[in-house]
Amino acid sequence: MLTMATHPQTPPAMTGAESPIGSLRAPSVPTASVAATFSPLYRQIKALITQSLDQGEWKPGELIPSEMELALRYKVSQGTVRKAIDELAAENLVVRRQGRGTFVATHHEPRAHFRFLRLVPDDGDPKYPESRFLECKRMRAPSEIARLLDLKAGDAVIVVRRLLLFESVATVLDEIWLNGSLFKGLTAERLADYRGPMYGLFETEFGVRMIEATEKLRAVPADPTTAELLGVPENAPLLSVDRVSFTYGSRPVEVRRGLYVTTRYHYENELG
Amino acid sequence: MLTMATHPQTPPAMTGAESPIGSLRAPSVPTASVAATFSPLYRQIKALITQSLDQGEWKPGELIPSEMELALRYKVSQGTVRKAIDELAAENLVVRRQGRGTFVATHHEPRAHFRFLRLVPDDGDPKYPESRFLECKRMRAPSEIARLLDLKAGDAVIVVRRLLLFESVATVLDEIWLNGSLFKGLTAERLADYRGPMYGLFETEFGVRMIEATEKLRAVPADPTTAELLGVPENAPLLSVDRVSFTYGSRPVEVRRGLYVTTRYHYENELG
DNA sequence: AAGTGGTCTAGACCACTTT
DNA sequence: AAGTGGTCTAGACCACTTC
Repeated sequence: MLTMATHPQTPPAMTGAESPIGSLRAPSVPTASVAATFSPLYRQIKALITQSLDQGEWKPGELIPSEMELALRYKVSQGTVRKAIDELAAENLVVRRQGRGTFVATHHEPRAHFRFLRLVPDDGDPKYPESRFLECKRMRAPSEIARLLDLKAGDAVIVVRRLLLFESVATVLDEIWLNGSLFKGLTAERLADYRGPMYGLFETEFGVRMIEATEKLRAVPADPTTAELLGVPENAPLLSVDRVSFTYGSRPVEVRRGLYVTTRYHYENELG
Repeated sequence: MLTMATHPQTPPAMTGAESPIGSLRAPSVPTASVAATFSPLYRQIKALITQSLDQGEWKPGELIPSEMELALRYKVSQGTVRKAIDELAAENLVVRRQGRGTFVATHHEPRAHFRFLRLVPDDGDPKYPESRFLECKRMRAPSEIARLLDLKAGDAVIVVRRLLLFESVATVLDEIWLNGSLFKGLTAERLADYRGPMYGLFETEFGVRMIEATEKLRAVPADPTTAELLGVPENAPLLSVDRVSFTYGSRPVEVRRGLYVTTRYHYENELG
């Protein structure tokens, strides 16, 4: 139920419009329960739009309804919808284009490619790397992975191992753990056949869109196997990047450990 | 001069207010020069407020004028000032507090401490480290440092070397290069005597406020001297963090090379 | 009670894209 | 010409803090 940015029991007392009503169901407990979950109207609208994005009512790359249409749908003013979409755009869930409309963000646009890959050459322009897949197998989740993916130890997961080659040079070794129930039918062949970024495949083929991630960075020595694959001496310093990726609603869906060779490339970060 | 979000020659044709006028001086070239520098009114207001922040009209931690006062001062509506301040708040230049007003952001508030120090323990809550200063000397800028600081090779710079101790354990070795003309009179003693974060000192004692920074991260082997200072074996992997910090107007004022021990701590980063 | 930022609405017009 | 998002204004009321 939608509630105004006013004490819930108070009559709206608006300037001229009708009271905004979502699914008007009389709550069994009239006062306290509503007050506890209060948030401004534009955030409630934002939550409703996010829910539609999550449920796939509008797919990545597609146009969502115009601000006026959404205002009519939710029975609020255009300005309120506008503020909701402003926040969604700031969080990169949607992209606004003047004169055209608002689109669901997608990992297929080049613009998004380097949001989740911060490794850039020390000199020269960023180039998107080539993937070489080493392995893709089903497994039962070890307890640590299960904890991070919000699963139970022993639940089905998929493990992918791959090399990233920048300008034909092996530079990153990734080990990727995916929630098995969300990525049924993922095989090394499908990965290898796909053109473009992995997150684009996840979004198009499995309906799982990566929204945000947290990374923990460390410097670690290369173990013998890794050193061999990356063509560096044993114990050479590597940048270790431990990532947990989330889809809508901050639900974790991927755990990833990357080992980066940073002699001619570096991880770039902006502090604001 | 302030211009509306309309073609500059066109009369404003506003709904009821007076035409917004800044310093109303007839431009010598009436048309073309204005059209080239066009930006929406709220961005012009934002630039004017930023200019006042830069010039110290309101100092870090202080209250800036209310939205209504600024609206009167710039002869625009409160909504336009509001949008300008919204962006300044999003960029962490100011902090809004309902019922109190809008404050100039400061490195003295604990909230800001970890925006520029991403090293956190693998387990347990972040604790602010203790500094031990090893050196603070005046020098002529090497060409590489001069380039990054927008100086000429040979211009005056100040070099600071220090250790950061987390829970009494030496964990970070920093080498810091500062624009010499901005930090006259900085000594190791003043640094050692100061309570709180270094950027707080810079802001209070030298009127230089750090706004944003870019960092380049790599894994590197510890050289003998560094290994000794950080208590790690020679060639142990260290996280190297090369930072350039900027004040208002994206003017670079600090270059910093940090070497982090990441065995019990890690560098944390959010991707969005 | 007064003042501040926060929310919500309404309406006008502009800039841009597509039809 | 029509439709979209972008800007700007005005006014009302709410939430919060201080006097």
